[in-house]
Parts: sequence; C-alpha cells; structure tokens
Amino acid sequence: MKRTTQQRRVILEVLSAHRDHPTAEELYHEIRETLPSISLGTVYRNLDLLSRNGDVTRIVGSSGPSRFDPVNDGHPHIRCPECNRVFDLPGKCSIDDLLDTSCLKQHGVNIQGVLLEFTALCGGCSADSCAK
Amino acid sequence: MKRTTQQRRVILEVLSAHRDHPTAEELYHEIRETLPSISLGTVYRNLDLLSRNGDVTRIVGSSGPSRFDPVNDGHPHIRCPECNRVFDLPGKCSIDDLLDTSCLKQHGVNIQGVLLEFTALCGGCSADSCAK
DNA sequence: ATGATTGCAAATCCTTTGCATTTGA
DNA sequence: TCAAATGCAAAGGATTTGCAATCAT
Repeated sequence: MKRTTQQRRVILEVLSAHRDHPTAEELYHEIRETLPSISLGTVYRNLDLLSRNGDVTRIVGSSGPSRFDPVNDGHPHIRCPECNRVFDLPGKCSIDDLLDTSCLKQHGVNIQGVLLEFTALCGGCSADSCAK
Repeated sequence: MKRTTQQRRVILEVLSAHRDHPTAEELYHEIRETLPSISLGTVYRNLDLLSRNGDVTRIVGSSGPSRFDPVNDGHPHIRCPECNRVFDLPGKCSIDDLLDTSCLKQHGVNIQGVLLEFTALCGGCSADSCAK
C-alpha cells in the first residue's frame, strides 16, 4: 500500500512549484535544501512512482536525462537541441486533439500514453547561433 | 570527409532489411554473422552518424535502449509497455500533417524534428495480460 | 507490529570515447 | 598518402537495485 512520506510530499511540492521541467538531479539538489538527508535514489524512486501513477509526467528526450513536468494533461513539449531544455507548447494540442486527428481511432487501439516532442532552437540559443 | 566503409554499408543494409525496429545491440549480433569482427562501438558510431545524416531514424522511448527505423518519413510509432517493442503506425500521420494541425505554425517556430510515440499494449502482450 | 519506504552504495544498463591500428579515397 | 574509420576496452552518465535501518499506518 502507498504511503505519504515526507520525502514524497516534498518531491511533489517542489516539482509542482516549477514552471519549467527539471531533471531528477536538479530536483534532488533543490529538495536537499528542505530535506538535507534525502538521497538521489529516493528522488528517482518517487518520480518513477509518481509518473506511473499519473501524478506527474516523465519527459524523455532524444538526448540527456529525463525531465519531469508536474502537469499531466498530455500537452506537447518542445526541446532545444542546444541547451537541451524543454518548454511547454501553448495552444490546443491536447492528447485528445491528437487522438482525434490521428490514425489511431480507426484502429481501435487502447492508448495508454502519448509522447510528443518537437525540436527547435529556443530563443536564447537561436540568438547565440547568430552570434557564432 | 565521409567514407563508405564495409561496416557502414552492411549496417545500413541489415537495418534496411528490417520491417521492425531493432536496437543497436540486436543489429550488432545480426551483423556479426556477416562481419564477425565488427565492434559494438562501430555499430553505435554508425547508427549515430546515419541518423544525424537523416538516413535512418533513432526512436528514443520512455524506457529501454534506442531503436532504429530505416524509414525516415516522420511517421509515428507506437510502443508496447510490456515487451518494449516499437511498431509503425499506418495512416496519414506524417510529420507534415502533424505540423499542419499543430499549434506550431502560428508561432513561426522553425521545427527541426518531431518525436511522436503512442503507448499501447501490442497484440501479443494484450493476450498475455488476459491470461494472467 | 509490519510492510512500505528510506539512505547508502554498489551494480547495471546503454552509450560514448581514447588510442593505436587499419583502410578507403 | 593520410584523414577517416575501426576494434578494443575503459570510461561515462543516468538510473536501478540490494539491504539493513527507519517510519507511517
């Protein structure tokens, strides 16, 4: 049975306060300010559990470590290949829209999840590129 | 300057003969039947080069190693969370369709790539689940 | 009380890299 | 000829796992 430990609560709190999408390691360092003795393994274990549970979203990318998103509504992400950061995409690209417009409906497939990520230079790195 | 080595040619040949999406390690074992002395590092190096070059597609998943697809037309994939295999999705879900229907156009973002992967139990694992 | 969860560290998995050697243009 | 590519093995980064101790219920 699942228990509400202090660690799990703080991990979710700290992640939920993020408007960006931190890595497990970044969360770990941040959480250590509140719980100095928490271990990296515990952060990984809980992020895994929370994402399996649908409380948060694990964003896997074409490179680098997983990032985590406290919002789990199936919205798409966009990744900058330079700095490897992930941003939310605004607009009506929800999971439902995707499924509606996709070829899945007609196949009667029971979808458990959608992984959608666009790659494009972000503003900062785009500016850097011009300077190069 | 890029050279056509025997290794690179055979890697591309073997991958191209696949209708599924093997991992680097799977390709490595298969290729060793033709080139017994090829190393895993060379397979990885070439798959990386080929995918950067747009000759093949690297499919990163929410778990497990990367898989590779000889077809690079931006078609979406579907992954079974049980056996972790990746299947092609038929139908008109091309990268262009995605971009047309997405919220990206109106943002004028210069997209470099799209990562689209649905998760659903495949036929085999779905049947297994019922037996459990 | 007791099973879930933790901290710690070692292990594992996947992938990349350094370097001496070989090979294709 | 000579830079690109290879084989080998070691290193690397991210994540998972085993285990004894702790903690929530």
